[in-house]
Amino acid sequence: MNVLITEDDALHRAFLKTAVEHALPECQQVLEAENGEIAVNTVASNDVYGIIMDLQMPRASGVDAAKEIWQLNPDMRILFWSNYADEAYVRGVSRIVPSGAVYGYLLKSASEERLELAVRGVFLQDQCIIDREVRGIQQRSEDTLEGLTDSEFEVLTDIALGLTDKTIAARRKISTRSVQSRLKHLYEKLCIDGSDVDPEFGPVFNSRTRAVAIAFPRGLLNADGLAASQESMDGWLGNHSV
Amino acid sequence: MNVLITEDDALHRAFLKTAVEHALPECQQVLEAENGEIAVNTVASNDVYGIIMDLQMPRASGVDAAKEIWQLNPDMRILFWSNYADEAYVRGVSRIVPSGAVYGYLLKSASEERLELAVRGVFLQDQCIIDREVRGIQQRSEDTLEGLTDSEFEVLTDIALGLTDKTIAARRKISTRSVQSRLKHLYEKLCIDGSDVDPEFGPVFNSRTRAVAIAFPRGLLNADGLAASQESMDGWLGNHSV
DNA sequence: TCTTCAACTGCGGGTATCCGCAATTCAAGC
DNA sequence: GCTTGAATTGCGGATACCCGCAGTTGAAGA
Repeated sequence: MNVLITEDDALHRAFLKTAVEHALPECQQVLEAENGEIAVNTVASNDVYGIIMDLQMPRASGVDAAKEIWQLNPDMRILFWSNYADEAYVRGVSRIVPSGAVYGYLLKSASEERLELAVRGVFLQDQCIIDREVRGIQQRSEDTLEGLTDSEFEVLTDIALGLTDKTIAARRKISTRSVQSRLKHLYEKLCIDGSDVDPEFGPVFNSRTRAVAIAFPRGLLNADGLAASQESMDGWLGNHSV
Repeated sequence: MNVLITEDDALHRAFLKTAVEHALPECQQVLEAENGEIAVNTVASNDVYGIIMDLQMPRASGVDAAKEIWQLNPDMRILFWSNYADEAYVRGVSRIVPSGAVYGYLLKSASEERLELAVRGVFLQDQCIIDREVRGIQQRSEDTLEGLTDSEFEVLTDIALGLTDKTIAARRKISTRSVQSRLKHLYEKLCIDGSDVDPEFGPVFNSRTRAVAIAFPRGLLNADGLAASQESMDGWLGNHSV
């Protein structure tokens, strides 16, 4: 039984290693990878039983790596280990989990005891262990009233990339008016109703950029997610113009 | 000689503590603070000789804390210790360093040897020790051609907060046309010249949001900086409407 | 002192965005 | 089958944004 630790920070890597060795005496070998790319290669060329995966990493992020690994082996046990419970991460993970897969999502602020419990639960007993806080985000994002629809989330990332209405319409294969309609709903859910008005200068906020400004601190968007969207958009642009 | 370590991550805090104890046998006591607020209080009520300060922290960020501390005691030696060399951080730090103050800026990826050298250099020999990579960013941001003017940087944060042209004009006490003029220069430096045109759908990008989309991965903007700008804007909004 | 250059400003117009109103579609639920 | 509700789309207009041109200011340097 070999465990792979994927984490760029050397300190955290060492901490995870001792924690795994302590919690899993059954584990024969602890493999290490310092980014997603190396992790994928390691899994391909070794007998890996389970993975602890950091989500914030330079180069291939944790979500990308997990996606690739699960495509090759949908039964792989993966315990995500993240600094933040950003909705962008939670959505990213939820979207790539194969049905029936065993995984966990723990925050780095969790105690060593909770970590070792999660390691045993996910790796030995096939439990899905989701941090309380993460679970909250997950549920909220599934709520129709408070959370964003997938459509709204989509259009949010599109404007955050700087696309025009027309381009979004072409990319998502809907009309320009529908894009604006989705935007309107997005603005409502983010409480951008134009009521922030200065008596002297009129509306204070530009809805479009304000939406991005609100989405960021709320964790709806983050740098990693945007980089991923940017890539998929570059792909679309290339295919499209040819 | 007491040293204060300000860092939210417990692992890194412990690592810094042993490093300081090893590099500075002269140090009598190592104080610890897990956020900027506590750091300011600690400095106020203890005899602190020098500080190692993380820049990414919840609540009061490292820049805010350093600013407050330097206002009370401009001679305090501060060694900044950061995950990233984002231009937003570098600018933030450069803006608050009192003239003649002794400080350092090291990345977390630096080796333990470099860290201990920096600790001795800054605390014992009053040297300013700036990481090579950070220094590069610093110089580039001072370059008139490649880097952004303070005006351009200002207007960039304003649109990232979602303000309209009129509101920016009012806040910065210039005309609406000047805001647009600054924006035009900003767009040029970020290479947003409207040349990204789809033959079928016209311009691909909305300059305003595209600028923010480009500024983020480049590190010109980041979440911490935006939160700070947001606060100062809230202040302005309050003062203004009264 | 004169020159030079960058920033600020006004004017005008072309385009994009925002939004209310209303018709259509389509799937879910009684 | 009927109703309900959400999503999509068109139309039209009010605003906001982007930008070229040109005149002014102000400060640094010959």
